[in-house]
Amino acid sequence: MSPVLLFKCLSDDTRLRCVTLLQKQGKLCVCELTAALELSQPKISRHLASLRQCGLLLDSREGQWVYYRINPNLPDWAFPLLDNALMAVEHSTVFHQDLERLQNMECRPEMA
Amino acid sequence: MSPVLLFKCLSDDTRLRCVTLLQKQGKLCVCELTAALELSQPKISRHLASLRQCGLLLDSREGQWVYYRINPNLPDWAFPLLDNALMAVEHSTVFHQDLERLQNMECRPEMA
DNA sequence: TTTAAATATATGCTTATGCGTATATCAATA
DNA sequence: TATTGATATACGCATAAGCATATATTTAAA
Repeated sequence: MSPVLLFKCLSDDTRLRCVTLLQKQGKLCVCELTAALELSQPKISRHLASLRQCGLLLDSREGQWVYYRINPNLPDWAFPLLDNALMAVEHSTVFHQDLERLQNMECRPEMA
Repeated sequence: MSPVLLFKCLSDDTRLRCVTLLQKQGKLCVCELTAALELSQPKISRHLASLRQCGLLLDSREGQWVYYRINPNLPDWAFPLLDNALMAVEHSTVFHQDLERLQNMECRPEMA
């Protein structure tokens, strides 16, 4: 992970929404992100895969579900940047709506 | 300026180097950036134009020279992000080399 | 072992991005 | 006003990015 690569990761709407939601919620599976963002499953999955390949996210399977989270082993300079990214979007309508759809999601898989 | 747009601005090597150098130096003209980054003038100029069109940079002509600086009227959330972007690159070899070439530049236009 | 839900990937396509080269514009000066 | 240095833009091109749709894979449960 390099600074410019991190910025690339955050330079797309879908990816920024995923990353900031994960930053806020700690850990989410693909179907939760799909429901929260109201986007197609392949679209979400592809972006998550690219974020994982960059090293920004880690995934872990739990039964049928694959959970994604922010890689805790990023270089030190990355965390303040991710914090700033969250703060930058935290008061936006889109972010609130994403959070709300997540909380209102039916059949949401319960966390461990 | 939106968060995702700012990340797009920083998601290219040339642009990140320009922005962080400007963050560090306050104000630089095109020929200074061209010398510091050792890249072609049209390449630098095109990236600066795109950063200006995004609202991230402001330009001002002083005689033959056009100076660029970071727009001081960005939204509040942008400044901590730019600060951390600078901190993320500040200890890199590339950044040091850019600064050094800038300082060793011959016929450098003196600032006002 | 068939089915269904969750996730990942492949394909074909369109658009965006970045580049080098050439050229245009602008300002200062001879 | 011709010329020179600084900067901007136009053009053609190659590649990357993002998307929708279809399909494959994996897991759990019937």
